[in-house]
Amino acid sequence: VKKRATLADVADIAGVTMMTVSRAINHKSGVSANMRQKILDIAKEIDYQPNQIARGLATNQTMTVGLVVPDNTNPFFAQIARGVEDQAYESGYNIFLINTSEDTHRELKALDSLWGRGVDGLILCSSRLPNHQLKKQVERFSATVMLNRELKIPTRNVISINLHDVRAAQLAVTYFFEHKRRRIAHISGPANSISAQKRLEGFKIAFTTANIPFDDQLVESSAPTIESGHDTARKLLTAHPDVDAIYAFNDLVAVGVLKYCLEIGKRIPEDIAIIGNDDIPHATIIQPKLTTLHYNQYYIGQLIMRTLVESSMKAASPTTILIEPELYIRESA
Amino acid sequence: VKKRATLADVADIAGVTMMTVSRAINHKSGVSANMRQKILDIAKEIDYQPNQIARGLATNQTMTVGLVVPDNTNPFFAQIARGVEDQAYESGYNIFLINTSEDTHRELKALDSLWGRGVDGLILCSSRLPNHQLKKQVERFSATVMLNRELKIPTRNVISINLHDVRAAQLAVTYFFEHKRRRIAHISGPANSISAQKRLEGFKIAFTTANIPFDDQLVESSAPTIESGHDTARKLLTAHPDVDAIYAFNDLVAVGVLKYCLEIGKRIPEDIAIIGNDDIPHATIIQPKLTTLHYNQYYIGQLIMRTLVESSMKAASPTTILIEPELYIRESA
DNA sequence: TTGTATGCGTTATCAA
DNA sequence: TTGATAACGCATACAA
Repeated sequence: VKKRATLADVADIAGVTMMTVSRAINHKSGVSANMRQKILDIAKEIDYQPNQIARGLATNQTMTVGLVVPDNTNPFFAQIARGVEDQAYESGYNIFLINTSEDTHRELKALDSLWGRGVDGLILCSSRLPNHQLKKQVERFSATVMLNRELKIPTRNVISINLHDVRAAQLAVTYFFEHKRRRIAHISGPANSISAQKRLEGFKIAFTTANIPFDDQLVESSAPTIESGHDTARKLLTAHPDVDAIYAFNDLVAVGVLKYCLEIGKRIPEDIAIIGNDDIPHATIIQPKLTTLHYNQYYIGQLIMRTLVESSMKAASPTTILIEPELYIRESA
Repeated sequence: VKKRATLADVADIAGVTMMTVSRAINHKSGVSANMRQKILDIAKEIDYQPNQIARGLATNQTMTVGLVVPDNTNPFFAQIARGVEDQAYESGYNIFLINTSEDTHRELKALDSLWGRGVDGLILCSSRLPNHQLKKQVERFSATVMLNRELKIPTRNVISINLHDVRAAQLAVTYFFEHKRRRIAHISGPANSISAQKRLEGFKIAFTTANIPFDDQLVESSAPTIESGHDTARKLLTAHPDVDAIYAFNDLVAVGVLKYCLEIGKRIPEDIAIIGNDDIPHATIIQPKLTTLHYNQYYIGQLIMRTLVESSMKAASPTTILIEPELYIRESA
């Protein structure tokens, strides 16, 4: 149970004051080359590691960022998290990971605790908070990047990175139209998810654009999981057996849908076509392989983190970044 | 850009000293009920949140733990992480997530930074560090739980939670024997992975136990990914086309193997049987569904975190916890 | 190039 | 029940 070495310990041994050691450790100027080397040697010798807590208190900089996601188990967010963490590692940051389970109460608690910990930045994915609360929460942080969510009015130090959800849905539906699908359904996401709302919006727009009547009976809502997708597909297809195409909120839901269709003996895509969203690894594992809207989540994760650190350096940053989806046509549609 | 409220601010308004406020905030005794309520009201009023950095410096307790995994994108670790985080949330802790990519250098850096941040506990999954380094690293932390790794000599404040890897391999191979498989191969994991070593050991033991000659030509090593599993299967089956059963290091590898077998027209399980390890969601998504050794990773994650917080309270804790696998027979074997 | 004094926000300890 | 003082480990600002 040995105590950790401090600046003072190193200073004592080196026969100088803490300040000289501090300068040497932090590679600041004002220390002779000899002295610096001597100090560094001693530091290594006695296994000195700067106490980041103390440093954080003194500088008001913690070199930490908070990463808040609905569920790190969802491959989409797992990839995002990995990209964020890798980039954070490159930049010398550590990340706090917090799950919200899409629960606003838990999200609030998450933001409070991150705020209390003095993180230098916040990464908030798919926030479920109502606008006024969100704005208030987010303004406290010195920098934040939101994924799939934006504030009505541009706010200091917050940048939004959004998947182009409206376009995604349009691409899917248009593809269905082109392939003569007549009864096109949508299994949407949670009602309080902005992405879900946008995709539903794009879904409707596609009908309007093509001048085809839209039947809102063919829209059902599902939780973003395989199980829920499966159950919702049953509900939908029981009520409307003539549906011949489904655009699912995401690939998890799509996998559930696909499984259910297979169970009831539908041929895919002959009897029913399915398009998912996100292109998670599941999409290429399942048979038939899922046609889906593709994003490079890992890259997006890196982008998020890079944007966050750069936002504190540059004065003016873009307030919104839009990421275009790409339709990956595989076997399910 | 408003500054955050401090204890002093609350104290000023309340007309008392910081200590009284501190006691009230921390629900400690020694404050009159009236005063306490008044202080709490003021705190809420001016949106006071304790500065955990300062608190950490003063108490030497940060209410944080470090979670180090090879890859949070691997569904196995994603589930573990989720269990850990959920339990941490319950207990009031926040977690630092760090990936190592199975790189010892990066693992070392991860442990250093966590140590510098003064985490109250460390969760180290599948460490790749050699024994002497590992021991040295881990001894610095006030408490650590390791997953799938143990120290030769029991060490103060470190608890190991291990999957029973030897048994897992034995169960797989025994199942193959019972089903008249004759040419049983093993696609092992990374050489420096303890789990990989244990599973290989169990693989061999199963042959010895059954009194059947073991052919080490039928063991190949693979990285723990789908792609690598796929490539390694090609290598193995090209050299040994007569293999009729494969036990894979984990489900990711097994999925790769399965895909390759399908590509070259093998029927599963008629021509070749495949057993994986871990039972990640992929196992039930792929066709045919994977027969595999099952663990409840989410539960294990919770167990890890619970064990960690309890270890600091109880004087004596078990030094090792062993978790039994269960063979889930599905369609691939 | 090196040193001194001071403060970051909180809690521990001892005194009133 | 409340308060004064010191301490946690480091960095900033200024002085030598």
